[in-house]
Formats: sequence, structure tokens, C-alpha cells
Amino acid sequence: MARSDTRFRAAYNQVLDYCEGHPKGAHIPSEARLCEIAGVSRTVIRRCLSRLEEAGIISWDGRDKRILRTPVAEDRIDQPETSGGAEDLEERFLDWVLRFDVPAGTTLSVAELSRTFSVPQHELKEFLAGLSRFGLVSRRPQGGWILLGFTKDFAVELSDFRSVLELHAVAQVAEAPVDHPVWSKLAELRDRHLDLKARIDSDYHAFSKLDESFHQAINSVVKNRFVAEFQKVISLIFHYHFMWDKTEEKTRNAAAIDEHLAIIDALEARDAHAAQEAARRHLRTSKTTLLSSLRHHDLG
Amino acid sequence: MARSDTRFRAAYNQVLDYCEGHPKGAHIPSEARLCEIAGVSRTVIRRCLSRLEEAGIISWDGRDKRILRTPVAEDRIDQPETSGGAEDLEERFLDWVLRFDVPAGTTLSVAELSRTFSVPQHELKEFLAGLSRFGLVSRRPQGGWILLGFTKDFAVELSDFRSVLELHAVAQVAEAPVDHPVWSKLAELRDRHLDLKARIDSDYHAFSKLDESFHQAINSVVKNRFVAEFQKVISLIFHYHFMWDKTEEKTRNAAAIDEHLAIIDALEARDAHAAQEAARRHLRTSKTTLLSSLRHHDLG
DNA sequence: GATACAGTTCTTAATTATAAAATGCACATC
DNA sequence: GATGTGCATTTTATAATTAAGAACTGTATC
Repeated sequence: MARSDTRFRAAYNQVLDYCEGHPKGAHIPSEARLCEIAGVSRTVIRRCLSRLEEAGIISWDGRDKRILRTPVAEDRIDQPETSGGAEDLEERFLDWVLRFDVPAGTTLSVAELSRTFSVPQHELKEFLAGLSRFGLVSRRPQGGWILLGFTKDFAVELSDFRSVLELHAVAQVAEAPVDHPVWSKLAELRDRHLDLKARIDSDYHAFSKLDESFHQAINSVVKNRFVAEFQKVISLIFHYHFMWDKTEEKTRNAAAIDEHLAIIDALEARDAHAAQEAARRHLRTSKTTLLSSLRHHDLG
Repeated sequence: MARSDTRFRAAYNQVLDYCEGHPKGAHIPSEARLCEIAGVSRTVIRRCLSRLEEAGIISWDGRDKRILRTPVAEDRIDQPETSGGAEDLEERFLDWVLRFDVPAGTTLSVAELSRTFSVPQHELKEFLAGLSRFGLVSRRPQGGWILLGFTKDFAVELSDFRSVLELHAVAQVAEAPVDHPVWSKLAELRDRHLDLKARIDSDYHAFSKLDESFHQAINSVVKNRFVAEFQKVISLIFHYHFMWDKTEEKTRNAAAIDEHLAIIDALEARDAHAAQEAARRHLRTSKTTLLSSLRHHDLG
């Protein structure tokens, strides 16, 4: 019914650390200084101090704070294990949607999602509110949320939008100065592509990661928070879709490697026009693949 | 401490409407049908029915529901005035930020914003979560939110991103079929531009609206939810910034009119390349204006 | 008298309890 | 067996609650 005292617990233990590091009888620094040490507000520090006084570890009378005894293991208060799940919630959510092939129009229950992802409800609400900006989900009039994404329209629009961003990125790369880190990165990527191409028959699964690295490298040239934010979502969606769609994966990946190499060739030749054309070709293939993977899902 | 009974109140009055539209003694349709009429769940409908029975307006025994008397004005329960503020929250928020020139780095208090905009706190939290996807705000480690936007970097990145989207849109327009509505829209816009140009000395303020219409028309050709979502934010920011920045407004707007006309000319001539160039020129001007308006704010 | 500190008070934000609404299932009726 | 109701469970929106933050005030110390 109230917020958790995680900060207090962490701060208390940190102050214990301080006490352990100093001799019995030593003076303890000012409240403000302890705040800096623990990275919390004075309110929390004062709560720590009164608890330490209660426990007989320190004496506290105004400015006069001294260590009475060295704290032992039992003095520590245990932290409630940090769920930590909230961090990659986006990744886990998209993974869940695509893995279980959750159809468009499904109502999403915050309570249920909260359990499956072990994330507090209000964090999930915020997350969904964020996704709604991307048109992936939207609010229902009766309350709750509904999954909109992963229809054909969505895939088409996503692909088109991706193309716009990526073609722009390619144009930027072509104009990048010779000492730009992207060039060494591209050289490295060329090697990795050629390497994988040689052993494509057995290792075609490894392409997914390579694909991500490649597009990441191209887009890293564009320093733009809006592009970056979108790119995160876009790459996740494409990445997972291609991972689950197993039809003709080997041929598909082999073809994609050649398309990537064509882009790298054109870029290294500083032929902006050819690079644009090669990228356009590759993006067209990606779009087709994404659409056909949707079709397969629909049937199954 | 519980959710509001707004839905019940609205549904109750709607059922009253139904009763008024039917004669005394008439049978009332099934609960499920009433749900459809009122757009609520059966729980709410059943609550309405028991209340109607209590009020002696209907008789209710299982399936047998009949109208006993025609409801009067006093039977209605009054709706708590729909705050309605939650709808254009985005517009009002950006307006507030730009009007009061809230500097980047300001901590945003949900409680305070909730009061100034008279919107429940949780809605504001969702709204801010959405904005964080656009990099306008972000969470603070100590809790709460911080306004990131409207630094020089932000303006540059926003302008660049806008350029990418808008140049794409222009390319689309150039390829639009002859019977596409955009052409008549552009013809109309040309007239409005010429009209305003003739009386620019006195009416230069009117340009802001015309500018919005023009860009809206261009972008309407791109049917893409991602573009649309961004365009909303982008146009709001540019719109407001230009509105508050009064330096050389007349000259600036006169120049912009000519730039717009150049774009229209090129498009109507179906000269895609010239249109791109004209648009590029215009976007460059806009970017400069946005940046200089920021500089003025910094000084004053 | 300036500064650093503690005491106090007020505000805000995260979290949970709770009523309202929605949903699901079993049974009844036509 | 299609349609409708009764009852129980689940879920959501919202306010109450408490931890944490922040500001203001008084006071000791140099």
C-alpha cells in the first residue's frame, strides 16, 4: 500500500559498510555527506541513523555521531531480490507476441502480463502506453489494452518506414569521411559475410545475428534519437520474425548475404547511387519475407 | 479508492432513453442486447436494471422485464462533468512547455502537472511514458520525470528527422496518380498562398495556419501510422516555435510562401527532382529558423 | 557574519487496497 | 440448441498510504 523501502535497505547496508571500514569510537560524517556516499536523500539517511542507534551500533546526539561497535553479519537487512525484469521488458514482450503468435485484436490483460513477466502492473501500463505510440497496441473503451500489430497493414507500413530510414542511413554512410569508424566496421563485416557464405550449408542459422550487426552498423552513422528509438523496435520485430519463420531459411539467408555484400561493395566504391539501389533491392526482399512469414502464420 | 462509476451513470441514462422511446408495458430486451446498446458489460446493465426496478420505472423478474412508467427528468442521474482535458493533453502540454519556455533538464512533477492540466495522475504518467518514446522526456533515477527536449541537439535531430520524412512524402506526391485528391488540394493551397502573399504586409500572422495545412497536405499522401504519429508531434513543435518567435516574422513568412509555391510548381510539373530540391531548400530554412528561435530563448 | 549542519515541515511518487466494471461458466428457459 | 439469466471470479481504474525527496528554519562553530 506504500512504496517499497528498497532505497532505505540499500542505504542502511552502505552505512554499515562505512562503519566497518572505520574504528570503534570514530566520528561519523555529516548527514549531507552520508547522502552523497549512499546516493539518497537526507530523510533516508536519518532513518538509517535512528535504526543504527536503536541497534546500538552508533550513538547519535545531534552532530555527535560515533561508532559504538563494529557491525556483524546479522546487523545487515536483506534486500528484496531485485526483479530486474523491467529492463528488457520490450524484448521479452515482443518475443512473447511472436513466439506464441498472438493474433492481432487480442486483448492484453495487464494483470496477466504482470504475472507472466513478473513486472509490477504500473510499469506494464507505462510500457504499453509507450508501445501505443508506435501503433502496436491501443486502449480499449471498456478498459484494458488491445494488440493491434502484426497485421498485413502493419507489416507493410513498418517495412516502408524502415526503408525510408535505412535508405537515408545508406546515403549518410556514402558521404561519411574516410576516417569514420564505419569503414573499418564495414570491412570487418565483409569478412564475416564472406566467412559465413563459405560455410552457409551448415551454419545458416548464424546469419540472424550477422544481419542485425550489419543494419546496426549502417544506422549507427545517423546520430538521431528518433531514428535510434525506432530502429530498436524495427530491428527487434524483423529479427524475431525471421527467427521463427523457418521456410527456406538457408536459401533466404544465402541470398541476403549477397545483397549485403553488394551494398558494402557499392559503399566502399563511394557510389552513392549504386548503394541506394542495392539497399532498395535488399529492403524489398526483407519486406517480401516479412509478409510471407505472416501468411504462413495465418495458415497455421 | 475505487474506479469511478461513470460508465454506470452513462448507461443508466441511455437505458432511460430507451424506456422513453417505448410505450408503457412494453418488454425490455435481453441483458446482452442492452449491453450492445449502451456499450457496457452485463454487470453494469444489471446494476442499471436493479436501480430502475427500485425507482419503480420497470418491473424485473428474470427474463420478464417491463416498462411500468415513462421516466421523467428527475429520474436521470447527473454525470460528473467529463474533464475532457485528457484528449488534447499532448497539444496543451507542448503549448505549456513552449509558451513558458520550460528549459531542458526541468524535473516534471506528475502531481503538479496533474493539477495544472486537471488530468488524473495515472493518465499523465501514461502520457509521459509515451513522450519518452520520442525522447522528449525520460525517467529520473530518483523517480519522477525530466524534460529533455528543446536543446540545440534536439532541434537539429528533430529537423533532420522531419526532413527525411518530408522529402519522402514529396517523392510520393510526385508519383501520385492524376486523380489523387492531393492535386486539387495543392491547387487550392496555391490560391491561398497567392492570396496571402498579396496581403502579406497586414496579415502575415495568418501564415502559421497555412503552413500547417500545406505540410499536412503533403504528408497525407503517405499512408503510414508511424509517419503520422511523428508528424503530429513534429508539426506541433514547429508550429508553436514559429508562433512564439516574433523576430522578422513578416520577412520570414513572405519567404516561406515563395518556397512553398516553388514546391507546388515543381510538383504540378511532375518534376520530382526539382520538387526534392525545392523541399530541401525549404526544410533548410525551417531548420535555421527553429535553431535561431532557440538562441533567442536562451538569451532572453 | 558566513558557513555547515541538524531539526522540522511540506511535497511528491511508488505501491497497494478497494470498489466498479468486465468476464467466464453453469444452469434455465423457450 | 440457441438465447438468456444467475452467480462467481477476474481485472481494471482510482484513491489512500507511506517511503522518499526537497525546502525552509534555527543554531552551533569557526
